[in-house]
Amino acid sequence: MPSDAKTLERARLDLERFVPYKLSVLSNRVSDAIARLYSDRFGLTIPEWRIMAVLGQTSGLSARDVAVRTAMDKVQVSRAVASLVEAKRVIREVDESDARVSRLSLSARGRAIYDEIAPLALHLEDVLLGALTKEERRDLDAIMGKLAARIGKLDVIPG
Amino acid sequence: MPSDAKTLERARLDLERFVPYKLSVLSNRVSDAIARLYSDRFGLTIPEWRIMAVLGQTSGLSARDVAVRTAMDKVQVSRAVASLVEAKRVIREVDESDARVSRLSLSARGRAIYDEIAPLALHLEDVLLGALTKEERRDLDAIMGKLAARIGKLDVIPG
DNA sequence: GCGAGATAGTTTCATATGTAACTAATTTGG
DNA sequence: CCAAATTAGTTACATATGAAACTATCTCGC
Repeated sequence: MPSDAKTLERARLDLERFVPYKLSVLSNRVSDAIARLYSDRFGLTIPEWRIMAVLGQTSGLSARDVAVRTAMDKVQVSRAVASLVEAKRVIREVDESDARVSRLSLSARGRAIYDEIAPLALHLEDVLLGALTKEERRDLDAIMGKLAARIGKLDVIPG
Repeated sequence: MPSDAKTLERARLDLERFVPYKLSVLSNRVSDAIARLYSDRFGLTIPEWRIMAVLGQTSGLSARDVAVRTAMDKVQVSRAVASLVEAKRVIREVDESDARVSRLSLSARGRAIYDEIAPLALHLEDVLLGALTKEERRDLDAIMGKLAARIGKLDVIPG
């Protein structure tokens, strides 16, 4: 096998240095760490927690609103909402002026859970960002913004 | 509802500004964009492609080696390898000195697919990073390294 | 050299997920 | 008004996933 010559010619894909891969591994590890805050104690899944997070911030959203804000698809939202309603953590009411739409909000029980988890999540974020200088935190924000904008354009015109 | 007073007291978790959430959304979008390069044309899943990527770089790895390098668990590797072997894209041979271990490598067919996808993946990475200045690219690398190190420590001692 | 434990990898089972088809309600154009 | 198209949300189906149990092989200590 004349592997040296071929290696020189061929584009080299080193997974350990491939940004999309590193991003994915990092993101999964962070998500897992956050999930540990609420899955053990409250049996919440990631979609469930995300829904509670947006409802904790804004009451009366429709499922569609929630889907947009959490970047989840409507099926995922429908299922997670069903389970949250079942657990009496979320209240679902039919919209007065449009019977297709449901208005979602945290129940008192849901609010109590939210109030317990939100500070923990924010604290974990602090600990994580504590690894960075103030400047790096600003950079990270700017960089993520730029990457999100770029990937957004790619999504529209695949190729 | 005395929402103003309560909001001031309560820690504010705004999903749109929560770094773990933004990281997750960005990472998923990037992964989806990459996946489009190989799922349509070759019917590869993400785990399958990751395995081909490490085998394209290093032949003769065991399933365990692959699992470590791709940050996947052994079940996922076992299944994806089975499907790759079935499709004759990967060759599995029993290790000579330890019959528990299988030695994995790309077949000629697998190599051809790898040689087609790898440049596309690298190109997509280039396009993505093209949104950043050279300095920002260095920053991103440093920042991801620091965050990975920090989250690694949290994983060991959860709490 | 043999029994206890460790390791590589697979299988099983229960659950999660995505796509597409579906129902119900609303809007729109004639 | 009312048929056709649109929209909100759910359900069904097929596939993906993760945890735990399992098989086969190997290593270590005696």
